[in-house]
Amino acid sequence: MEGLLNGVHLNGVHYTHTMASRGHSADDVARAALRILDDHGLPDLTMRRLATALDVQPSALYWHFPNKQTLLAELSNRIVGRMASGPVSDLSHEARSLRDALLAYRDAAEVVSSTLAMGLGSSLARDRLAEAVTAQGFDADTARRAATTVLHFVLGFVWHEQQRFHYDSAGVRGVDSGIAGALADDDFAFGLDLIAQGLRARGRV
Amino acid sequence: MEGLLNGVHLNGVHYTHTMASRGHSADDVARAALRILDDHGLPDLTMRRLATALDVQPSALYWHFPNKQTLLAELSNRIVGRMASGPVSDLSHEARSLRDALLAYRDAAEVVSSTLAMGLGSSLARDRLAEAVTAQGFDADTARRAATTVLHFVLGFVWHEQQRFHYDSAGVRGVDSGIAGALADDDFAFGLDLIAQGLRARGRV
DNA sequence: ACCTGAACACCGTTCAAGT
DNA sequence: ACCTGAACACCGTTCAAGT
Repeated sequence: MEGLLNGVHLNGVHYTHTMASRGHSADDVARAALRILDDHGLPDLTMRRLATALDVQPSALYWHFPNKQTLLAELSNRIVGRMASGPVSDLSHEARSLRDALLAYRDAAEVVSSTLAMGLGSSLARDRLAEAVTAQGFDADTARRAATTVLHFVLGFVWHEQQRFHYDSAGVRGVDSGIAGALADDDFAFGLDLIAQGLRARGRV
Repeated sequence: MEGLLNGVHLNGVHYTHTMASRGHSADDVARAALRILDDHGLPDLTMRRLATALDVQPSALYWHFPNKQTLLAELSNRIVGRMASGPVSDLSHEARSLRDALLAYRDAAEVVSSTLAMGLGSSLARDRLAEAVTAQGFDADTARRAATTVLHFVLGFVWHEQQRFHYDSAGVRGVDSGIAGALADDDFAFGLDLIAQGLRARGRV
């Protein structure tokens, strides 16, 4: 009765280029998932809803990903992968780059936090942060620990920041979001500076 | 057919003192929930399982708590409430006190992180951390921001730390947990020191 | 005050079978 | 290579009704 009729505009997934509608790849699944995440948030990103968006049965998804956890890890990699991919610059710049990458998708900080806590996903963010510290002349162990500190701060901060979006868009608060965003920028810069300063203080013992 | 037979040793909840078994309070529900959390972890803390442990129907729980989110916020308050309740001491001490409180219950960092991100639960931890900073002679805004930075670091750190317990107890790693714990203590102290030093550096501008 | 019974509207995952 | 169909074993929540 349903489906199969409109091949270029499947439920929820908007194909702008011409492409075959049957025979999805893992990439198609990940992209559709990312779209649901961004448009409707993490609670709405269910395997069943994702299947509907791709016009397949839920069970079909398990050909591409062994489970939801693995799919979320892939999304996490794609989100963090948006950090500037060039040569590593200084710690503050890398931390801001991570924050920007997280802010590009709704609920991204929660996805990345959970994935990271489970020990899944790439270590790109931590690696870049650590390299930035190493470039300042610190040893590998210090770099690893400082990177971890920054990583936890950034993820926690942005998670909290993105959660406020939910309440704001739910109409609970009347604060101008432009002003709220500027305050968040300041608070983020403060926390980051605190850690960076601590590192510098440690350097000149 | 089931239940009602043994009034002093209900499924999962072990009553050491004599007490009526029917007519639960919200406190009973919270305590049973905390026990499931600690014994079986957050994924196993479902409303249905909690109801079974209390020997009631799932719907009965909604007389005590409007929803699961609110129940988790209450658990979060009880977990963080285990922070030393006396006068506020220095920042490092308060941060370690928070970490210890989180380590007292399985998956506690994840529960508290989520609750905090949703804007629920008490602000006891953040308040104590902020007061510790204020006592160092900083203004209220600086204290608020520094407290936020420490809070995110501690929650992220312990969440990650507690997740490793899962894998370790699942038998994935062969590392002596005593040594792993000592390493974690060192890493925690490092991150904390970084932030504390940064604050001191800011003080002597 | 506190709970039951029954339902509603969902989940993630597995697996034989199809093409 | 990729998917269907059907099932399994669950979820959180609501609400009229009972005591």
